[in-house]
Amino acid sequence: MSTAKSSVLAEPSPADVTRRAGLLEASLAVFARFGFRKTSMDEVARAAQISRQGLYLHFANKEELFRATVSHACEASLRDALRALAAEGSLPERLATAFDEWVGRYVGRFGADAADLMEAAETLAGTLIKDKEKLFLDAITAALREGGLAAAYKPAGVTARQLAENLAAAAGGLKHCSETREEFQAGMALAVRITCAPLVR
Amino acid sequence: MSTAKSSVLAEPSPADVTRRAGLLEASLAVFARFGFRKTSMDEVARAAQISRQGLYLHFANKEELFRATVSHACEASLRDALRALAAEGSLPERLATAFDEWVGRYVGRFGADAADLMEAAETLAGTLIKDKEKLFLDAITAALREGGLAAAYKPAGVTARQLAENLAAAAGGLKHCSETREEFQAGMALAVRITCAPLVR
DNA sequence: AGTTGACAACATAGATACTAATTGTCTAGT
DNA sequence: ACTAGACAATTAGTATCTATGTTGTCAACT
Repeated sequence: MSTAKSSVLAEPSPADVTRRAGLLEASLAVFARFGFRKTSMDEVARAAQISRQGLYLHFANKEELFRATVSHACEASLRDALRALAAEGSLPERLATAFDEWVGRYVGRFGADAADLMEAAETLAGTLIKDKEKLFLDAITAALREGGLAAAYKPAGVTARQLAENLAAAAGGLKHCSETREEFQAGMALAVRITCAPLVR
Repeated sequence: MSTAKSSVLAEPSPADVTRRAGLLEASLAVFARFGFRKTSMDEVARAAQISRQGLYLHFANKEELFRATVSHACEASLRDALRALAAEGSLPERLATAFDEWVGRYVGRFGADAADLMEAAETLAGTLIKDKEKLFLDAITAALREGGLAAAYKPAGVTARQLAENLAAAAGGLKHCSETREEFQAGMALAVRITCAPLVR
């Protein structure tokens, strides 16, 4: 199946990677519904169709499982967002899709008990999230610059980085007030269209 | 001093109005620090330098006091925001000030126990807030239209109302992530500058 | 229009004790 | 690589009681 003993030196097999990814996606679904505190290892194990002891074979404890879950979700979001930015299509389309992959995908997925997730994520994976966030903003900034937005906003004295930060602020606002992902997408499409308006002459 | 019996028909004297405003501002400060549940009538009375029974002479119960407090705060915010929009100065300046009066003034004023304020405001003064919010957005929309933004964004297919909603989304995001009012003001100034960029040729 | 003091009804906070659930770690087995 | 069953240690939930705080309403007084 895979390597006999998964040492730090040995590369994990592709099968192990997808296995782990499946576990972490099931884990994410449970954490999103019940939050950190009210999520039990048993719940996660059942969601992943695995035994509780099997879960402990992959993750030493609940905190490590949570860290890995957040890390995996962030990496997936970032990967898909970067992919969207590098894909075919107009700049507004690519930007809107990138933000949707980055934050929109989580809109409406959190239960009422999940209020402690932000705090837990901050204390257990704070720098990790901030790092990814920086990479995301860097990519958005680069896309805006390459799309000619930096040049278009030069007369107004606004940099590509500032445009990216403003889009992030709008995304943050929409995330909080949107009930559904579609609502978020609509608001984000508008924000992007407004930002890219100087390109339309 | 004032009218002997404050009936519904009799106009309240100016002195009564400022008195009441003072009470409501003191009340707002207490509610903002401790939230709805953990705020006692005694605290509010002491903050307003009045006896607890004197407070009951003005407001029948805690819920009515809260409703009046929220209402007064909303009206003050809206009044100052509209005043800012009608004042002298460039459109970006007026917009930034309007949003600062509308939401920026509350940034950093809420304590840790004040998490239940939003829920209480929603259930006890929901429509009231939404009404004011609509009036605010209408005014922003009008200012944008009169400032020539609707015309500038016509080629991009964006209306003045959509520009206003996008600014509101950015304000919502900044409100959540800003630690200080100055941070909010800086972010909002940027959002306004970006929105008004098409005016700079 | 306001204060003071007092009041019953109710809600909240703390302490305690008990039960149930959860964690993290075994061993043995497939 | 994983499951099953069992385990002590810790933690979370529940029930009950008590003390204290709070609400809303008095009457009497200025």
